[in-house]
Amino acid sequence: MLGLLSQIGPTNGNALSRSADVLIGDFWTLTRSQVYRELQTLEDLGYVKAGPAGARSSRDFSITDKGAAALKEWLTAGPADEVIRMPILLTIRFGAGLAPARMREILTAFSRRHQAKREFYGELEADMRSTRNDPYEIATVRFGRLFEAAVAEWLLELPELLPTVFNERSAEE
Amino acid sequence: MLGLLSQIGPTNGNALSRSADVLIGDFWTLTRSQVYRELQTLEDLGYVKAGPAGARSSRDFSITDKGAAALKEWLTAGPADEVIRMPILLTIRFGAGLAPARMREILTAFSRRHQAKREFYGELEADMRSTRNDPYEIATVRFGRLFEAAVAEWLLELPELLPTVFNERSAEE
DNA sequence: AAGGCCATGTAACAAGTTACATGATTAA
DNA sequence: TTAATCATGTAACTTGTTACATGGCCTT
Repeated sequence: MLGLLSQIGPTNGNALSRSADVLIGDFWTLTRSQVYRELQTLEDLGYVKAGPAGARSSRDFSITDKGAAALKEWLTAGPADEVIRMPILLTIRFGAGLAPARMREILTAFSRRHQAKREFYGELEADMRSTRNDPYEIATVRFGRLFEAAVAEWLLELPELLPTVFNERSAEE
Repeated sequence: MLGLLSQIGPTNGNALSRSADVLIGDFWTLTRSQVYRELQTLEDLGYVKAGPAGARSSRDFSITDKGAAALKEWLTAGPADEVIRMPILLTIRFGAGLAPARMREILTAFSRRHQAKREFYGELEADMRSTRNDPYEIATVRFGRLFEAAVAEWLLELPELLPTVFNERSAEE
């Protein structure tokens, strides 16, 4: 949130939440409620300060010098470990008993969704490379693209590994 | 947890937690405390039942028929969305102001850690393919390997994108 | 200017983490 | 047989999610 505030300037909780979705949502989720709670905490710490209350008691927050210093310190300390949760791998890992047809449906839906994401990232990166040129931003989008490419490759190799699922003969009739 | 219990049989909370680490830890984390709380919930629902209390009031839980049915239903319903949190992408996204030398250190550490993981998955999968042959298990490990390959590729392309970080000239002297 | 819709914020709940307590086991 | 260590469980706290309340804005 400090990073976002430093890049987009004074914003209220709701707008900050939407920015987070757009700018870092693919590798760091944040709900609206969290944003408000955390803004309160950051204000108490003196890392952000709010302007006057506007409509619906909405206030625009901006980062303070102290907040900028804290952000830099946090970044300098280095990243925490990744959190990867792939529920579909649980489906696979424990899904030997599922009807093959159902398993195929699940995998097809998964595949479609990620195919779309992959195209999205591909286009976004191409777009960024031609127009804007913040390489730090491009780097994050590229990670998304490569991640989706890995998912696609995995899906491509699956039928060879799970013939009983993909073999039509074994489908429910 | 129901999936684990159905595969490994009666276990106490601690052992179940360790099994989770080993068997699904790479794509689904679960702390020991969560395991205990959830076992309680599952017991209340009648999805698991406990044997007699042993040492340190430890009890071995096993899955019930009702639990097995609930598991199958859950699996059939299809997987939830993925959760991906890559703190290093925040470091990149907001780290333009970091000292290049520090950024390189961070990336190097990151790279080393993932290189090790990649080798681990590669060996594990090869091992599994030759000895055991639960294809569902192999599929999950393979995902790990492909994910790490994507990370590696990303790292390989980074210097081209962020020359100011990797160019020796711009390092602190 | 009244009704419906959206923007903004809040509160209650659920999931996840950290730190601690305590009873067994092992080794000297 | 005592001290140290480990296994097991619990409690307190933090983070994340869901559902709700309410006030401003737009449309008619």
